Amino acid sequence: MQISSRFTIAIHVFACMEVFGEDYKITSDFLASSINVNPVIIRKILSQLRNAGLIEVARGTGGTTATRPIDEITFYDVYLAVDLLEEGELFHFHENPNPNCPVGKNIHTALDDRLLHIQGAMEQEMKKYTIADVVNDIKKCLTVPK
Amino acid sequence: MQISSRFTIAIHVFACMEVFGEDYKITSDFLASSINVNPVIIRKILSQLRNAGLIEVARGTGGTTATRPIDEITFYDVYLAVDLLEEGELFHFHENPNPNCPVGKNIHTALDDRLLHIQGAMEQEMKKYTIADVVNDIKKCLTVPK
DNA sequence: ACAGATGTAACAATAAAGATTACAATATTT
DNA sequence: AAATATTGTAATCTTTATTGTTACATCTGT
Repeated sequence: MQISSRFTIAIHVFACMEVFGEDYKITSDFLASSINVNPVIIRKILSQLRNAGLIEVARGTGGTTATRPIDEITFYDVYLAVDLLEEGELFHFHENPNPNCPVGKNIHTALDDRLLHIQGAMEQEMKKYTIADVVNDIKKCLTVPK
Repeated sequence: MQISSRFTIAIHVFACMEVFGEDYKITSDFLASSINVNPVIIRKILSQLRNAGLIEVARGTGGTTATRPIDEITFYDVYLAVDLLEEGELFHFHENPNPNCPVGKNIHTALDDRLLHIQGAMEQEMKKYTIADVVNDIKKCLTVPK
C-alpha cells in the first residue's frame, strides 16, 4: 500500500501559495482547481497544515499563507503535518503472533528496532528537501518553456 | 497508510523455517498457527517468495525451505518479493493535476526525483538487515529466558 | 444584512487488505 | 490403486482506509 496522496497534495498547496500568492487569493476552491480534487479534501489538508503551525488560513475572508519562509519547510515537516501513518509506524505488523510459539513470542522484539531504523532512514532523507527546492524547479519550467 | 503486514509475515515465515526446520515440517498450517493468520494468506505469501526464488515449496508432500543461507537474504529481498507497492512507488501521487495550471503541469517533474530519493533511502537501509539478524535475536531470547 | 470563505459532520463510493470456503492438483504412504 | 496430507488458486465476503460529495453552521469584511 502506498503513502496517501495527502502528502503530494500538501506540497502542491505550498507550491501554489508561493507561485500565485502575490496575484491571487489562495482559497480552497482555487487550490482544488489546480490540484483537481474536491475543495473539502483541500480544506481538511489545510486544517492539518494549520494545526502543525505551517500555514495560516484566513477564516471568513479566505486565503492561505505560509508562517515561515518556504526554504525552512521540509518534506518532513509536511509529512508529519498530514499524519500519513497510523501510530506513526510505517510498517503494519501482523497483529496477533502466537504467544505460545517461541518465534511468535519474540518476533516483535527482534524486528521492531530494525523497522524503526528503516523508517528513520526515509524520514532523514525527507528532511533534506524543502518546499523551496520544488518551487525553484517549477519556476525554471515557467521561465524557460520548451 | 502503512506497508502491508505481508512483509512482517514473510520475515516471520523465514524465522520459523530456521528455528523449527530441523524438527518440524514447515507447512502453511504450521506457519499459520505461529503467525496467527489464515493458512491461505500464508500460501499466497509463500507463492510470492517462491516466485522470487527465495524458497522452495514441496508440492503434495508439503514443507518449505530457503534456497540460500539466511544471512544472504536481506529485508530488501523480502520486500521486493512480496510486492508491497503499486507500480513500485512508495508515494501515491494525486492523479490529475490541472495541466492548464503552471504548477499543476510541472508538479510531477519537480517532485518525482525527490520522492524516488526518499524511497531509495528506505530501500538502501533495508539491504542492511538479513533474516539471520532476526533469527539470532530470537535465539538469544530462547537460550536466555528471563 | 450580504457575500464569499472556512470548518466540519455525515455519508457514499472506491479500493485494498485480509479472511474464509471450496476444490482441483500433487506427492507420499499403505 | 486408494487414502491421506498438502499446496495452488479461484471466488467471495468482511473490514478498513481513502477519497469524494453534500450540506450547513460559522466567520469576516463590505
